[in-house]
Order: sequence, then C-alpha cells, then structure tokens
Amino acid sequence: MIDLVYIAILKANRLRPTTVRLAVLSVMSDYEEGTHFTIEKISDDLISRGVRKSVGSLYRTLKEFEDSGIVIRHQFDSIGTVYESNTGADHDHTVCVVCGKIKEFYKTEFDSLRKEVVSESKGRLIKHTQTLYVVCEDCL
Amino acid sequence: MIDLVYIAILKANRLRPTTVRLAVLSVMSDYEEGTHFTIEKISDDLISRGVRKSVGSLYRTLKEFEDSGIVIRHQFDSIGTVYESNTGADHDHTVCVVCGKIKEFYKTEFDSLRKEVVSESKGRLIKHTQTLYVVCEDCL
DNA sequence: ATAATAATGCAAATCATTAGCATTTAGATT
DNA sequence: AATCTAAATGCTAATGATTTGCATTATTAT
Repeated sequence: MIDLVYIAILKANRLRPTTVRLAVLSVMSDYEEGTHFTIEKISDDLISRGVRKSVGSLYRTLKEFEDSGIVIRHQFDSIGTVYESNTGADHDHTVCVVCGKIKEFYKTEFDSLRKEVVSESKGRLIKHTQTLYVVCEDCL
Repeated sequence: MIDLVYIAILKANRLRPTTVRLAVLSVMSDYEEGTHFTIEKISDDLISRGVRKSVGSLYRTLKEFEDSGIVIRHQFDSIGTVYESNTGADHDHTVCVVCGKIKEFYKTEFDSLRKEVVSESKGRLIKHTQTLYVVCEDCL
C-alpha cells in the first residue's frame, strides 16, 4: 500500500493510523509544497474523492497534527485559519490583501534581529509570526 | 468640558460625539500608553464607572475606531483579540506564552528588511504584523 | 422646533470551533 | 482467530465571539 508512508508518519507521532488521519494525510500530499489550506478545503477534497468525514473529526485531526508538528496553523487577518504542512523550513508570509494569495519568504537577517530583541528583554523565544500584507504584483 | 478633546478626535474622523464613543475614549485615556485591552475590559471599566453600554455598540464602536485609525486591533495566539490606541509609532509585539504579558518593540532594521522582501516580489506593502512568543524574564 | 439621519440597545442570528456521548475501530491479549 | 480495552468517530448540542435586524432614541441640519 502507498499508505505505508502515512502510517509511518502517524506512528512516529504516536497516532494510530485511522481512516480519518490517513485520508487527511492523503489529500494533503496532493497539495503543492507551500499550499495553505482550510479545514473546509480538506473536507471538500475528501468529498470529491468520495469520502465524507465529520467536521468534528477533521478539527480534532488537524489539532493533533498541529500538536505533532505535522502541520502549522496560521491566522491571517481577513482570511482566517489556514494550515500548511510543516516542512521544517522556517519562513514568514506575505498575504495579498486583494486576491488573498499567500506566499512564503525567508531572510536569515530577521532571525538575528529577533534574537537580539529577545535577548535584550532577557526572555526566551518560543516561536514567532510575521506577516506582510501586500498588494501583490498581479493585483497592482 | 474635558470631553472637548474627545469630541475633536471624533469630529476629525467624521464620527458623531455620542455617549458610547465618548465613554470608550474616556476609559481608553485612563490606560497607560502601550496598554492592550479587550472589549470585555472596556465594558467592565465602563461599568465600574457606573456606565453600562451594550456589547453590540462596543463592537461597533471599536470597529469604527479601528477603521478611523484611532485604535489598532491585534489577534494573538491563545490570547485572542486585543486593541491598543494608535500612537502612530510603528512597533511589533512580544507575548509571553506563560503570563500573557504583551510588550512592544521596535527595530528600524526590520523595516528595511521588510521593504526588501516586498520590492523583491514587486508588490506594495500595506501593513505588517510580527509577534514574538516568548517566555518573559519574570516567568523564566 | 422639526425633519432627516445616524446611533443605540436588545435579542436573535451567525460562524467557527469544541464537547458529550453512544457507537465503532485499532491494537494488544488470550 | 476471538476477545478485550482504549482510542477514534460521527452525530448533535453547546459554546464563545462577533454581527445583524429592527424598533427606539439621540444628533445634526434646516
């Protein structure tokens, strides 16, 4: 079965390989890297594959995936909650305020600046979010 | 009347000086600069002054204030929606994941980096958010 | 003072998300 | 393989935050 990879991912996170979890991983794997998706989209994509899962289970599953680090959850202004699979690569986002397109960017200099800020306040950095709301090239 | 200042602020934003708006401006003016407050706090503070306003009106008022640039609204993970009065000074936030304390910081270098990112993608920057989730000095 | 327009309070509606619980399923145990 | 236990699921109801409709009241312009 092709599911072996998904089963391994779940096992590695102490999650039983159930139909809901496998189904979610499967639709997620069809998304291009860097895709940001909603729970509604997952549900729709499952339905278009002939599989219907309760929203409750999808919420629970995505929360487990978030806790396990399989996905990352974001809250963007005027867009709401979206998820992306966690590649482990640190990055921030630009969101076009016109078309809503979400892109990722990374600049190492941001990290050093953030570390400065945190060390100046004598705290410990746990995580960060940075989002640039833009009008993208296409919408200009 | 001391309200003259508030009336002026409202007029400048084409908002009628009504009791709800004046009351909200008044409680806000008691907060220290940099204070982040919820609508519930505004409501409570009004009540402790002997004034009760409907939540509906408070939501409407804060939205108007946000649209007018009188306040800025933020959504922080695990804290939710908070407002602060808009001093016009650009800044980002640290949020302590333990005690929830919100602080502000500013480093001009972030701006140049953000401008680079946006110009590289040929877009136009509208606004940005950056939040560092930390364990603050006191909670360490 | 009065008419026209906007603001308010209240309650009901909405929206996203969570929780309770009976039923089903996965994994471990005989 | 049959059975047992704990976890997962689907369903529906509950929640919490925010918004809306509408009748009433307050502001501003005439």
